[in-house]
Amino acid sequence: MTLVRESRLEQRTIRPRIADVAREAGVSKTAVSFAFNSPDRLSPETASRIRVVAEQLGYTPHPVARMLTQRQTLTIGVLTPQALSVVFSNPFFGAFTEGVATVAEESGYALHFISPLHGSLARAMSRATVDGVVAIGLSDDHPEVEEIRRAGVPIVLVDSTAMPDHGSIEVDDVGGARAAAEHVIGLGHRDILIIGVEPALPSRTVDPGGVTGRRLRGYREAFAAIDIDIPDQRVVVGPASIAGGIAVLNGVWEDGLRPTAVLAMSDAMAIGAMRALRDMRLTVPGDVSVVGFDDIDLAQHVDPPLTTVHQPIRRKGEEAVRLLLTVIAGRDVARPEHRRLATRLIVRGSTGPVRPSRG
Amino acid sequence: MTLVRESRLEQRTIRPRIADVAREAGVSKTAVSFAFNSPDRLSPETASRIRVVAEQLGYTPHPVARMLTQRQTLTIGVLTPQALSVVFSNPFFGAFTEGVATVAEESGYALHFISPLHGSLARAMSRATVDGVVAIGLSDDHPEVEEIRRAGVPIVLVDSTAMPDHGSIEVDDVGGARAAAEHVIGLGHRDILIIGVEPALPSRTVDPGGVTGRRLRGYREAFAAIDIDIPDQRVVVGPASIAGGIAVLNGVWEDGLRPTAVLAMSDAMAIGAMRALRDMRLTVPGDVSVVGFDDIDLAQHVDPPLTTVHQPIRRKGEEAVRLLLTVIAGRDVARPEHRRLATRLIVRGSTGPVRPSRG
DNA sequence: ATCGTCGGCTAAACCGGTTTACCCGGGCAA
DNA sequence: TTGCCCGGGTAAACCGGTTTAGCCGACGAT
Repeated sequence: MTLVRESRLEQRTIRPRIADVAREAGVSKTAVSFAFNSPDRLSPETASRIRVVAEQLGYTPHPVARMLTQRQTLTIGVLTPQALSVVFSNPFFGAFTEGVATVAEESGYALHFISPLHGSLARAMSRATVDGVVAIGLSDDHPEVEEIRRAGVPIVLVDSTAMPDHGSIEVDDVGGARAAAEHVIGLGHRDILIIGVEPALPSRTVDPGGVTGRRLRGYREAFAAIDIDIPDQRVVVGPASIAGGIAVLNGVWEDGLRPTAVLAMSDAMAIGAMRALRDMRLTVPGDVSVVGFDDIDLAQHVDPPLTTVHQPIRRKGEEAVRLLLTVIAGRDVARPEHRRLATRLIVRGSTGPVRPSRG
Repeated sequence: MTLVRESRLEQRTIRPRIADVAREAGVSKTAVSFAFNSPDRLSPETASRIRVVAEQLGYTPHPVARMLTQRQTLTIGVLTPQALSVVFSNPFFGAFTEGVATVAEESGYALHFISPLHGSLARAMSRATVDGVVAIGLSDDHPEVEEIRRAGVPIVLVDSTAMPDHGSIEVDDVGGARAAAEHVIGLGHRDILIIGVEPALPSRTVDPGGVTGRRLRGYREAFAAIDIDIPDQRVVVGPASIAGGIAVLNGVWEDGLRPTAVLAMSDAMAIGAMRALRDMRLTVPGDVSVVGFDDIDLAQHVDPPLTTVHQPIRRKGEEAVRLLLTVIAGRDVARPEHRRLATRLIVRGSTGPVRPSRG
């Protein structure tokens, strides 16, 4: 019953295999397997004897071997086109993951994060041992999207370009953005700055079907209604984090732009922008109004509380997993479901009327 | 070359196996394997022909099967005693994960989260297909800790009770807490409230070797130096989130306590406490001073900016993975490393002298 | 002409489980 | 007594790859 193997330098305990338990208990591998998975096929005495031996030996079925035979991993993947080190710096992602985790956990699924491996999402995808994937922010024009779809695992898309043959969850980005823009327009702002979330891959243009594209459309629609065209130079993008917002706003100011209102596509960036403005001794909303997007928990706790477009972040995660689970279960394969959740503007303290002197 | 299988209702493409590619290309399975893993063992023509066939068929080696033979998963686990849906609501965890992800990604490892499965951490652990685990906040007195260790996977502990035979990363909790307490003592506060992070399992007492225990010790040491004993009723715990901080503070106020300073063991809770105070029309630091712990990014952006104990959160994640990778690589098995990183108090705007009227 | 070697490829064993098909002996009904 | 069923167990196939050992023919050296 000695299960230790000596190698050159180290000495690591070898985990016992099912055959070790079988030998020790004087039964077949089958019996051991039965003892764990369908004890009713064994006499109570045999079953318990096997379990005792297994316990003594510290035997646990090898999870990978199980996965192989069962053809399921009880794991769902969360796929992000950006590096995890960047997505986790956005509180939005934390909240989204909370939602994903809630449903995954109650259904007995573990979470596995899939992010570009040495630059390749497809490679990361093919390594991943998951039963299905929730992809967030995956743009249709991502160069590897076809490869990823060919992997053949069920996919649900969140905040991504909709693809007809995959389920998807999104929110009313256009409506939310329009409401935000209409709000600042109503406050008299005409000279604005739009801060967007940069695409996952540099040197790519904004995908009009993606989230950034849709929100941009919403902003533009509102301004178009009062015959104002927002020039491209008033639209800048950066990483979706507080630091990203700070960097973008500072860059814009250095370029000499002096908008009276900032429409950010992410609360994290909006908060960064407010921070940068304060560091320049400008007041919010006195000198500059700021509107965010997302309504992360934090939004109401910053100074001033952030006016923003609310979207049900956690619920997006929850619904995405629920949808994915039905796809995994094999139902609903014929016509994938596409859900769109509502957004709504929440006015707090970061927006105010434009200054008379400048208006 | 038809690879579609009809089942009752659905019709899902079967992923091709290595044998399919072999047959189609007129070679052995071995040759196909070589074409992918050691092409130099094949003639260039054969290798490329095989790859062409594989490409046509959309063949990708089955990741689970690979794991089984290679005996490695290229995945590291992040183990949390709490449900993911709760840990992700603490920005601290996001930052920590950022650090973990940074090093994991650059080393080609994916991330897998391990949290209690139907209440059992050990069960979740035995399901997890990982090469090693970074455990965060795992207390020595956790009922399943022994079972988890017996799983035989390399483990590095972060913010956990130190165990001699596992590597660990921690910070100077005692020193940080002491500095925080000395700071408010210097401002004249004598009547304080300590807000701690509740243990993962309800109905457990505070593990003196755990993070909460160590920080508590630091606070108490500082007060002991001026001969003040902090009664247990001045120490309350709650979930480490903004909501948790709000709930705890409200509860305390309802109980009639009126401390002039609050020492929180987590920034999220400190921020929640400030929020609750503000909702009661109390000012910070005018009426009550608040000190946090962690120095999450957010701490400097709330109103007022939070005085807190800084700890290198991301670095903890990074170092933990680095350490884990050396253990996985098999080096350093003899004497596991224990690293303790420094903390330091950062005074911002949430603390001030005690009010003369109450001092 | 013979032998050794080497490039190119394959058959079979293996990773560690689960599942299918079947065997064996005892009890019960006919 | 025969036949059948059934409880309790096993051998072998299987999941989908990788790896080891070895085969085969060509080519160069002796």
